[in-house]
Amino acid sequence: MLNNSHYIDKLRSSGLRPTKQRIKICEILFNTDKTFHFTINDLVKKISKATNDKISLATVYNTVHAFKKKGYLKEIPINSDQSYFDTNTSHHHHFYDENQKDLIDIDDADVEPVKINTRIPGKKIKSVEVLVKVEDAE
Amino acid sequence: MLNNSHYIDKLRSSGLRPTKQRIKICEILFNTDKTFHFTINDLVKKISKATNDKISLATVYNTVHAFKKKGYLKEIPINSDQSYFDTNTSHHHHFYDENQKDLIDIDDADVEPVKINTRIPGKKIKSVEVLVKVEDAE
DNA sequence: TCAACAGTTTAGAACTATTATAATGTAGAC
DNA sequence: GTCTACATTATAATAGTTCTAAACTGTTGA
Repeated sequence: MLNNSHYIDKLRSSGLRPTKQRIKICEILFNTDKTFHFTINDLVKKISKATNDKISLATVYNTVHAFKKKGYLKEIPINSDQSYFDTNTSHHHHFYDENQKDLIDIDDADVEPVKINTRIPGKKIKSVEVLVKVEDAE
Repeated sequence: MLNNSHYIDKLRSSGLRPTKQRIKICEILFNTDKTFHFTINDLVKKISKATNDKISLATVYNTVHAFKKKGYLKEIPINSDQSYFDTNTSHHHHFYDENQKDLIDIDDADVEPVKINTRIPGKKIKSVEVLVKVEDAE
């Protein structure tokens, strides 16, 4: 409960009303030193473990989208039947383990900066994302 | 019709029966010097333009998945409500125009090789994909 | 040649992730 | 406290994809 005032400030300062659902979701997503990846379904499970007051699915979607829009979450581009989100919003890339269906951060220091020697007229680069697919070595 | 024997051989040699549906889809996907990106929906539209014999949606899905499995198509990792495929299976990367919702090839020569200085024990790298998101410059 | 079989196609149902709807609830300003 | 705009909610709707089971067809080998 102590840390909640931090989330309340954070929400309010980004123009989001600090509702109890949003604060609870903040606690689950950000009250940890380790960042992690999740799907909406993962988050719903975490919520039901963490609290007795259930949060409706629509609110979970709304909140995740709002947080993504504010830059508190990143969506990871990957071929999947569901969306993956990342609480690590710093610049970094990912391994995707196709056997385990698991996403693993690549520390940005472990990737040489990606140089793109071409541009599209009238467009600016918004992000550069590297996805390294790995599989079991035989 | 002349080129069909080529597709028939290609299909047969990869263990796929050369049915008329698969041959027709080969013609649409590969009978062009330019490679392109498409969604299942795009492909269905191309098919109905190209032929009077309609191919059922399930067959289109089955065929695209079979071709992907055989390496004749690549799926492009991107956050989208639908899957994007690429007839260009050579190593290359993509721009994604978030305003136009459009994928554009980046010639592999225009990207410095991506160096990943870390590995996951027991795993080998299968692919390295770079997605450069761009948006309108203001 | 043609029977038999395994692989393929098909229409439509089922499934799943996500978004929309519209009524109810609530935070914050006055 | 009251009011209003924003949030939450249950549920319906939507859309992409996969499943099902019956009909069809390419291939093999007698």
